[in-house]
Amino acid sequence: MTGTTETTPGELPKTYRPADFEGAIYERWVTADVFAPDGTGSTADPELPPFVVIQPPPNITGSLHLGHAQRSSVEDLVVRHARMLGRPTLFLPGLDHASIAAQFVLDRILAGEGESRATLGRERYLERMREFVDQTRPIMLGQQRRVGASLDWSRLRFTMDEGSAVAVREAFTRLYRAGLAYRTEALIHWCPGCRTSVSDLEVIPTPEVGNLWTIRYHLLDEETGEPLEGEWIDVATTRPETILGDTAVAVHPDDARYRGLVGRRVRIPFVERDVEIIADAVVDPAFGTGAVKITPAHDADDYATGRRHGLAFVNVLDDDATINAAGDGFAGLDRYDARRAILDALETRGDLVSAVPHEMLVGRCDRSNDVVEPRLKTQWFIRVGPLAERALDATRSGRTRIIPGRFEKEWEHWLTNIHDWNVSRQLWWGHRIPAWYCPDGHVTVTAAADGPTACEACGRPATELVQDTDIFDTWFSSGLWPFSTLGWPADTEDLRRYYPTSVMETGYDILFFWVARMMMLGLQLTDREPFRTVYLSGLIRDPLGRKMSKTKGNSVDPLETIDEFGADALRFAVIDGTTAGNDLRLSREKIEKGRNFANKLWNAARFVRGARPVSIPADARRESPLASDLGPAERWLRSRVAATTAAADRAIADFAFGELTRILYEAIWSEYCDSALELAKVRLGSDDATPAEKAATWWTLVEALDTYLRLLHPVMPFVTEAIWASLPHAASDPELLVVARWPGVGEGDAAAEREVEAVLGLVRGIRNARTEAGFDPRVQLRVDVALPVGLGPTFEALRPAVERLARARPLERRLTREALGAARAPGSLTVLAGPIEAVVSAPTLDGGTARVERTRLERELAEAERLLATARARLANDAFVSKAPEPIVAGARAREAELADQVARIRDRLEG
RNA sequence: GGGCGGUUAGCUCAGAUGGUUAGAGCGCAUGCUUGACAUGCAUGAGGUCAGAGGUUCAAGUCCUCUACCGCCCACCA
Repeated sequence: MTGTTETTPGELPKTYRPADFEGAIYERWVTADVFAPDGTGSTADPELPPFVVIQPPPNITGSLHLGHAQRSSVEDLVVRHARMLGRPTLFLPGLDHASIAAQFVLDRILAGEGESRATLGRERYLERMREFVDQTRPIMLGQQRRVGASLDWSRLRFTMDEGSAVAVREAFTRLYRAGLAYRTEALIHWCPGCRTSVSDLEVIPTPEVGNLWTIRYHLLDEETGEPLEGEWIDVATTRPETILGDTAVAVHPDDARYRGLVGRRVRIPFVERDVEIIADAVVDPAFGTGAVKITPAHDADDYATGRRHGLAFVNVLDDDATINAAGDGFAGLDRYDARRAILDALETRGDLVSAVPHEMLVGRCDRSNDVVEPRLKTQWFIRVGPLAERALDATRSGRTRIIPGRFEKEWEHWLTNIHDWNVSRQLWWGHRIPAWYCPDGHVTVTAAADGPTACEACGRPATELVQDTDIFDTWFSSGLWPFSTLGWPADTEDLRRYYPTSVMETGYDILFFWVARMMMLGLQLTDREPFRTVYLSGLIRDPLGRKMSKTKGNSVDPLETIDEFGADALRFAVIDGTTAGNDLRLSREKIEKGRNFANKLWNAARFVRGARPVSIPADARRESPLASDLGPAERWLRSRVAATTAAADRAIADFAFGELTRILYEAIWSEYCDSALELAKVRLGSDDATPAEKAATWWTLVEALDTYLRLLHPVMPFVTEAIWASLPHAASDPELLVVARWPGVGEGDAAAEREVEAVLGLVRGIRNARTEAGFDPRVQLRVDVALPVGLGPTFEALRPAVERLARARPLERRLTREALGAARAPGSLTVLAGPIEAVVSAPTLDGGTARVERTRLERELAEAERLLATARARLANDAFVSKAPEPIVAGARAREAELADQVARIRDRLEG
C-alpha cells in the first residue's frame, strides 16, 4: 500500500465518543490486513529483522479480566511500535485449555445441573467441556478485539488443538528418550477436591492455628513382644489420622533422653503394628517431645526418613481423602472424622497426653482451597536438573533478559533449588500422556498419533497395551507455546523466521509456573532461548490494593469500562504511571484521566482542522513549511517535538512505558495545547502575518500533531487512528496510521526553546501578579518590559501573543532597566520572569495594591536570598570547586550570578 | 528460617548513569460561559523523600542498621 490515494481528510465530530468509532476502526485494520507480518496491508520492510510476540494464552474459562486487558495493552504497545518501525511483526493470538481451572469451572456448572464428573463419565464429560469451550471462545476473542490488540487472527492457536497435541507428544517422547522423563512411585501432593495430584507450585502454604497433640505409644516387652503399660514414648503430631500409617518412631541420635530406647519397638494403636524406634538427625530434639512418629507415605520429611531407613510405606488415604482399608477400624471415614474418632479412642485408652493450640502452615490447593494431602503415587516426572542449568545459563549470559532485573534473583534461587516436576494429572480435560503399558509392566512411549504398534520391550501387540489414563499438567503444553505455535516439531518456515521470539510479556506471578518451564523446555527441545526479553508486568489491584477476584466482588469488567470510557482510556490507565513488576491500583479516576487525555487530543485536532488558513485547500497534500516563514513559536514547537520523540524512543527502549505516557501527556497537553496552540491562534488571526507565514504556522501545527499521533498510537490506537484520518498526509504515507512510519528525531533548536520559554515565563509572571493583586481578570494592563540582549526579535514576534495571553496592552518594550524604572508608578507591580523584567501598572492606584506588591516582593526576596546563600556556600567550598566536574561548577557559578542579579533587582524595587 | 520489593504532597504514583529550586494526575483554594475542549482554562497552597548512622565536594538516588506493609522461597512433626 503506497498511499497514493486522494483521500479527503475525514470529519471529526464535535464530541469525542469512542464507542462511535473504535469498533469500526478495528474492522478497518482487519479488513486492510495490516496485522499479519505478511498481510496485504503490511508496509513492513522484509529486510528488517522480524519482531515476534506470542500472546500468553488466556485461560478459556469464561471472560477476560482487567489483568488480561493490561497484558494485552503492553504487548500491543511493543508490537505496534515495532510495526511502525517497519519490522515484519507477528503478534500471535491463543487460548489455553487450562485443564484444572476449566474442569473446576465446568464442575461448578455441572453441580448446578445436578450432574458431576462421576455421573457423566469421561467421554460425556469431555463432550460437555468442548461445548463449554465453544461458547467461551468467541466471547474471549471478541474481548481482545475490543481492547484493540493487533493480533494476527489467521494464526490463532489453542493449547488443545492438533498442532499442540503433536508438539506435546513429540516433546514428551524426546524427553523420555533423553532420560529426562521418568515414571516412579513418589510422594506427591494430592488435592482431594480436584481428585488429582498437583505440583509443588500449586500448593499454597496457608497459616492456620491447629492443635499439636501429644500421643503415647507403648513400648514392647522385649521378651514377650507385648506392649508394656508402664513404658512408653510420647510423640507429637498435628495429624492424628496419620497414626494409621506410622511405620516407625524417630528420635535424634544425640538425645540423651531417648538413647536407651533406640532399637526398641512400640505398638501403633488401632492398626496394632509393631514398629522400631530409630535415630535420625532430622528430628529436632527441642520441638514437641523430641520424638516423632514416622508416616512415610503421608509426609515429605517422613518419606525421606523412610527411604533412609528402609521403612514400610503404608498408604491410608483414598482419592477422596477417606481412610482406606489399611486404616482398619476407621476405614471409610473422612480424614477429619477419622481424626476425631482416633482422638476420642486415644483419650478413652488414656494415651492422649495433651492437646495444645499450634500455629502452622497448611498446604492448600491453589485451585480448590482444599487441604492437600501428601500421598504416594506412581506418576510421570520431568527431571529438571539439567534443564534448569541451561535456563540459568540463558539469563546469566544475558542471552535472555528479565525486566525488571530484580526478578533474576528469584529466578536464580528457584531454578537452583528446583525439584523434579510431577506432570501427571488425574484429570480428563487435557493431553493424555502418550505412554502405554503392557501386561508385563513394560512401558512404551511414542509420539505417533495412533499410539504404538507393539510393546517396545516384549513386542506384544498394541491390542494388549493400555494407555496411561492420566493427562499432562496444563503447564506442560503451555511450556511449548513459543514454538508449538510456530509449527514445531515440523521445521516450518514460521519457525525458522519467527523463532526465537522477541518479547515475552506476562505477570510476575507465573514466572515459575510458565516462563521458567518455557525456557527449560525451549532450550531442551529447540536448543534456543525461546525469547530475548521477558517483561514482567505487575498485578492489577482494586483501589484498596486488594487482588481483584470475582468472589470478592471487586473485579471490574473491562468491557464495561470500555463501553463507558473507551478502549484508549483503559489502555492509557493500565500503562500510565506503572513500572515493570510493580502492582497497579486501578481506580475510576485513573481511567478518567485517560479518557480526558483522549478528549483533549480530539479537541486539539478539531481546532487544528478548523484553523486552516484560507490559502490552503481542504484536500491539500502535506507540505513542509519553509524555514524562512517560521516564527520563533514554530521553531520552538519543532524543537520540542524533536525532544519528545527522542525521549519517547528512549522510554520504549528501556521498557519504561509509564514514562512514555508521562512524556507524551506532558508534551501534548502542557506544551502543544497550552502553549503552541495558543501562540498559533494569535499568528493565524493576525493581520500582520503574511499568508505564507500563516501557512507555515498551520503546517507546523499539523506536523507536530501528526508526530504526536504516531508516538501515541501504540498506547491509544483508536483515537489516534481516527484523528489521523482527518489530517492531510504526505504522499509517502499509507492510508492507515497503524502501518505509518514511526517518526525520526528532528533537529533541536536550543535558542528558540530558551527564548520562547522566557517569553512564556513572562506571560505566567504577569498572570501571577494580576491574580495575586486581585486585579480584574478582564481588564487590560499596561506592562513595560526590559529584555536581556538578544531576546528582542523573539519578543517582537511574540508580542501580540503576549498581549493576548497576559491581557497586557499596551505592551511596551524598554531596552534598559533604568528606562523601566522610570515607568514605575506607585502601586505598580514588578515581575521578574527569569531574564525578563517587567512593570505592570495597576489599573487603579491604591494602598492595597502597594501592600500586596510589597508582600509579594518580600517573599520573593527571601526565597531568592535563601537560594543565593546556598549557592554561595557551595562555591565557597574548595572541595566542591576542585573536585566536581567542570560543567557542574560552571553551572553553579552561572546560577549564583543569576540569583545575585535577581536579589539586587528585587531589593532595588523594594527600596525604590 | 532465608530472599526480594515498597515506604516521596491529603490520595494514587513517577523520579536512566548521585549534580541547580524533587514532578504528575486526582483532590483542595481562588477566579474564569477567552471563538478546540467545563472530559475545560488561569493562578495558587501543599513534601525535614519512613527513622538512624555512613560514603561523597554533593544523597530521594550508593552502603549499613531499624521500623512498619506486601510478596516469593523453605522438610519443624
